[in-house]
Amino acid sequence: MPSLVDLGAERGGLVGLAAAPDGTVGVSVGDRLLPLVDDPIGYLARADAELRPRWVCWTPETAAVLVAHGLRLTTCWDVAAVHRLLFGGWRAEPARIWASLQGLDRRGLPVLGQLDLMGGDGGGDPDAPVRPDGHLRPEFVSGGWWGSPQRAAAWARTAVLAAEVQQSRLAAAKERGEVAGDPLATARAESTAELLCAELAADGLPIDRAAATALVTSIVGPPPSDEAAAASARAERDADVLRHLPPGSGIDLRSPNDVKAMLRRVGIDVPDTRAWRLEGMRDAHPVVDALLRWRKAERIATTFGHLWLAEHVGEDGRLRGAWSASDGAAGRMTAQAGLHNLPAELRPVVKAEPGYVFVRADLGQIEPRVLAAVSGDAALRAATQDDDLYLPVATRLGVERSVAKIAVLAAMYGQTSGTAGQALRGMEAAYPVAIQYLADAARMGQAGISPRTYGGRLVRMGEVQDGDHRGTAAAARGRYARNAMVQGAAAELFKVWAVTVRARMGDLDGRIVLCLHDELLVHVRTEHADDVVALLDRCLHEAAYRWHPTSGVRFVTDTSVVASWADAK
DNA sequence: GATTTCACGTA
DNA sequence: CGTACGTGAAATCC
Repeated sequence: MPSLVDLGAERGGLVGLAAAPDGTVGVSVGDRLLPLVDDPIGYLARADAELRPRWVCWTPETAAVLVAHGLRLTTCWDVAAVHRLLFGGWRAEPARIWASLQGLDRRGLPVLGQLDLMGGDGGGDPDAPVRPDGHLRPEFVSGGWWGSPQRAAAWARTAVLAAEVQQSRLAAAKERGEVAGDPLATARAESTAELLCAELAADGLPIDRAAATALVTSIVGPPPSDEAAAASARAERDADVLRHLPPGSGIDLRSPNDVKAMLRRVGIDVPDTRAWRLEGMRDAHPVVDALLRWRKAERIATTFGHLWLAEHVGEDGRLRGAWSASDGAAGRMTAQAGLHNLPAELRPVVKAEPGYVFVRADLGQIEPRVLAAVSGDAALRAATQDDDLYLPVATRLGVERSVAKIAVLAAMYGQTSGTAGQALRGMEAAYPVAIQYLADAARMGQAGISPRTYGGRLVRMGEVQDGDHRGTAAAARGRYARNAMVQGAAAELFKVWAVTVRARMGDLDGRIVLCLHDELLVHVRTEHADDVVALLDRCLHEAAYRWHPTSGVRFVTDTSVVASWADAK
């Protein structure tokens, strides 16, 4: 079989790649198609090590397939991930991507099984991924290339064609001045973050299964043997609340309406029964305290209980869920199976395996530091030189640190109520460039114009829901845009950090097992812990430079080596 | 049966 | 002090 170099591939150059769960693999270099029939995984592994091309894939599915076969590629260009960057939003199916890149009418989007005038499939060569009308052939979109390495290679070729259009679109956005940063660099980092996501999903988060079962049992009882046992355990928990009420009141604690009516009967009138609203009313009636305790246990029982453990924690003690490198809004990573909203009380059961530790690092005060970078505010940049950014801000504003913190956050998030107004005016005087940056974003949002983050992600203003009764839809869009410019840029920097750590891990053999917006958790053999601590810091500096070479902003990490996730901080 | 609302955990 | 996400159960819509 010819090597990629024989086909004309260059180091770091685009090489198309399609890999199906059934093992079908095809690659493409320029117009050359290469079906891989004999040990395709071995071929890809050698090519990745020797040439390190930028593998171009339609979707993260490709990476998932390869990881399942034990292959972890170095870098990629994920067409779906870049599509989200370019166009915003979440939907990124190949047919839709292709249509938007080729300027095709979306109403003509191919649908599998749809008949048309050409007699079923749009006509033309059924082995070609592109129909005569320019749209992708629906059979290819839905996996029609599986089983045929030849068709896989042709499919890979279309991914490269899409990637090339994406590159010119990103470059054009930069030239038009729509993007302050380097959108091509963002696209590469966002793509490689998808590789990391595939690995996170495969590796899972180490859990002490026995400790987890014991903890859940202490809160909701042992795993029920049948539905009757589950019902009686539920009734037992309910009884702790109901005993504070007249017998036979027939309250369903799981029904907010019932609970609201019940509270009114004991003299507590509330618009809703949310915990923060009831928090201060624990003394009003003993049922309030009982209800709030019940809610906490109920959360464990329903969402993080025995069922959850059985469903998401494997025999090997790994908690696994699907990961996405970007949500549909500002572009933060998302995770399922509760990985991103694990209650703090469950963190003690997140434990490193014997002979291993966690190196846990989070970015300190990431959002104001990112604001300093993307806005270019010299005074705020100066404040980032301090370990605690809020101290110099407090000095400059002439207020307490706590007030300074509220003022900074209020400015970034578009506070509409509260008492930070005075300090906010101080912010305008002290950090005019940063405040102007935020005001510009808010104004665009209010006007319904979609802004781009520093790295180039389009933040779509179409689908912002009306922020309840606190203001108009325009005000809600303003807050959304203001927040997304900071949150989104922070997500971009975070992902550059994460993929840099992944790339530089080398022989230390550590694995990133959790990404939590500003926090990385690395599982590594104990003897390499100190090296990983140093690596995380080194990679942050490298990432900050790659992300924004001239910002002059100082970023800081809080890093610790721990046996359990709960031991950190 | 599908969608929306409420509630609550994380950042 | 705002935004976003995932989740489960009830309420509501069709």
